[in-house]
Amino acid sequence: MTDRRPTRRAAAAPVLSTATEPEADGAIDYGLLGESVGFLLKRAQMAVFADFIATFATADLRPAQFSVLVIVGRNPGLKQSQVSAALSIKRTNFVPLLDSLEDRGLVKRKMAATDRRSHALHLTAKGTALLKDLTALWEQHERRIADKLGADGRSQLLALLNGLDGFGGGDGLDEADLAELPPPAAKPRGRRPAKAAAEPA
Amino acid sequence: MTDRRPTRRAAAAPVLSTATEPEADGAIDYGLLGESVGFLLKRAQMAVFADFIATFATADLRPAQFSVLVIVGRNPGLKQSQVSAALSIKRTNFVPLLDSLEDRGLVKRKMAATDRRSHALHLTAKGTALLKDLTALWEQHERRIADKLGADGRSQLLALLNGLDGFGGGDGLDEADLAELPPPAAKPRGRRPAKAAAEPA
DNA sequence: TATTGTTATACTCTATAACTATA
DNA sequence: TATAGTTATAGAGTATAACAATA
Repeated sequence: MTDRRPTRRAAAAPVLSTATEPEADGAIDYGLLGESVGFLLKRAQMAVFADFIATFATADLRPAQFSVLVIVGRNPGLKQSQVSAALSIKRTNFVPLLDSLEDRGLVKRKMAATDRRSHALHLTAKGTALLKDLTALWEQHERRIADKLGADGRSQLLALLNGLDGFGGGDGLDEADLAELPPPAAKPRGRRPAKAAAEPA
Repeated sequence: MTDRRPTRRAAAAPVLSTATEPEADGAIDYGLLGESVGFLLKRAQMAVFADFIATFATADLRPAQFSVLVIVGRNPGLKQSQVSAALSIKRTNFVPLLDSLEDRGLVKRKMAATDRRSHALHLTAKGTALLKDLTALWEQHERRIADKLGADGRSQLLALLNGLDGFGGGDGLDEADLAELPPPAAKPRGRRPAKAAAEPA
């Protein structure tokens, strides 16, 4: 049966609807939570991370580790503090994270010639090779999301999430590190057209 | 305005674009991360939670605590395990969370007559009164999001996030508790605000 | 034997203070 | 004096195992 649906609601068409009637059937009424961006973001993030972790389990890599490999791979020579700031990871928490990657021979800390305090980060040959394989895993993972939302839905979601960038301010960044950090917006990179099939109904 | 990013969607509209060229300017290249749903979900969730926490700081209430008040307020008499399952919180971690609310006199554990093992949860008068005030705070918070995304953008985001419900499977639920938990989808209450007031200029 | 709430515990993530070596 | 990396530590959030009371 499952015939929930209190269709008759006022026609005010508010930006944020609030009041509703409690559930009649046995189902739990989520009330406001069903329209709470934060609540649904949290749920979605947990679900997507669960799939990511399962997908990357064969490589024994966590999301944060993967993000470091991507940033370092694309921006060789960056300082630790730059990478950690780009990922909104406090430099103090970034140390053991980087250690795990360096211990596995994927990333190398190199002494910067100009400033002997800082460490320039580079992928090792092993790290570069692994990242290539990881990219294939990443594509599987993202495609599963596209299968759930539709390719258009996924694109819309990416755009909307980017639109929330910088919201709230609480970025968890370090004091001085909030220099000029560009948002991770996907630029209109064209080349390399992956085939556009697999559109769910 | 919110007019950043040229809308050029490639004609091919690949499901997943992958390869790109490295950045030329000094900006950090996020590569895959800019198209990673999980990465952007995490960022957005952190930003939105930061605003939520700041908004609810006057009430000294965390998001999880608020979610419990909403569920209990809308579904009085539910067992602890039902509420915790509805929120994807393990019943073992739910105990101290509930304690914090009961200690503040917002929620009451009542002995269930039929099953003396379980506790039926109800809001106190104080809890009911507070929840009403909290709803006003919640509206401020959500409206700030609507100001950032546009009312339509926020609605689209809610729909897309609901579409990811159940993805990944890893819900963190307890074994037996994954009975029939309906998704927190917002029912068709007020008609779609095809475009209401408060649209960001 | 299974379930409800509970305790104890551990592991991950995140946050703050303070140290070192450089600048 | 300020910065980059580091250490130590504390706090949330989340995970499993095991127990008492009840079904």
